[in-house]
Amino acid sequence: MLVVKSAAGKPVLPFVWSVDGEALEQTARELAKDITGHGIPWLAPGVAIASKKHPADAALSVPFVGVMSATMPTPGGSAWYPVDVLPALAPRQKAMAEGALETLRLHMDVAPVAFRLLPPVFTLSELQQAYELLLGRLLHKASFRRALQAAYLAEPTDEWRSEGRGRPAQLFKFSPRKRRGGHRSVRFDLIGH
Amino acid sequence: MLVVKSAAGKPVLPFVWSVDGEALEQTARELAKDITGHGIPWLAPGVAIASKKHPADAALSVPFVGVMSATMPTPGGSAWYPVDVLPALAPRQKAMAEGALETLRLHMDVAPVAFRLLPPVFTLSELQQAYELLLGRLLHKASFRRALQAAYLAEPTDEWRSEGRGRPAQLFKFSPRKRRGGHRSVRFDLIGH
DNA sequence: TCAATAGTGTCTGTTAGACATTATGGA
DNA sequence: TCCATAATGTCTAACAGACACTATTGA
Repeated sequence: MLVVKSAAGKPVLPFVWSVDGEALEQTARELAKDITGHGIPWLAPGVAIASKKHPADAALSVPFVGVMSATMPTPGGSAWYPVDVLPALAPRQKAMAEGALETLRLHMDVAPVAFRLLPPVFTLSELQQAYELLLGRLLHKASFRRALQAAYLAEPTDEWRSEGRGRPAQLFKFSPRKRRGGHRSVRFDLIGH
Repeated sequence: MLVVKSAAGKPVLPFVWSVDGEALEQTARELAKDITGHGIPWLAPGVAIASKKHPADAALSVPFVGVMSATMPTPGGSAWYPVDVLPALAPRQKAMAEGALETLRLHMDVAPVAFRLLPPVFTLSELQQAYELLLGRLLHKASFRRALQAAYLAEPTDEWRSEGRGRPAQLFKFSPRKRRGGHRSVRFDLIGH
């Protein structure tokens, strides 16, 4: 998670003051670009919260969660944190950060978010690690690869990468779903007919 | 979905003007209670949208989705609509209504929302209809009941109800999950370890 | 009786998770 | 050669969906 330093030297989440009636998502995209210097490939709105005693008297805060490549260079005055080890944020910011993760996980089953963390070409182990990081739990290797193949989400390239010791891993690239069969889902609330 | 009539006689979603910095969810609960005369058992925040040309100059609209018993009497000056047959709303309100449904469906797998539509005691057919209404698709009867039993979400009573013709149906009541085994999930993004 | 709805039992194809095995590099 | 990691194959238990059947009421 990207954290910047406030004027007082305390860690705070990046933010902008509201511009009256401006499109929120557009504003969030511009903020992300201003800070990192790059566009953000995936962004989702979070849950607005009221801010009675906000320092600048803003009535509402509207958080956004974005995901961008982990290989992105860190811009000056900011730092990336693992999502499971956040620095000491103000209570409301902490709530927003946790809510952001929640929002992200709610979206993971309908949007290939994890791919956005990776460079254009990646190994399946890296992809699995990205999923595990975002979901906050370990996955089963064989099952992960089977499901991935069934979903046609990753496309193999003919390149391989040797990562120190061990057998080299084949490189894959993201293959946006072409509606080739569609989702399967077996959750209790999603039993198909 | 509950729709009220505006001063001009047009259908609009129920709303309140923001009270500066007031807790949003509390405000939404009070609105629901004011209109229906009852508390609302389940409520979730939706995605805030900017309202540049809002009639009253509000900068942001924060929608909430609630679910309450379908047996609730209709308050004066308002009307319930099936979620799949909405009246002609203003574009922004229409977007919010559709977004609300989306939010609702995203929450259905983590909260037993469908139960909130039903009276304290209900038949399994009614429960399945509630799920189908909220999910927008048909479910498989046998599978639905199997999954329901596995989840320990409904508890049978010793009462039965005869609904005109056909075999009487056993009545069930909601049985808040007691962490008895926990969720199972087989979605691609949720493969367990 | 028939029609209509509730509820159950059985079968089959699919698949998650476990486990083992092979493949291929570096030390 | 050993070790570490990648990738694949096989097995089993579980389960979704299909289908058919029984159960129980009113007409």
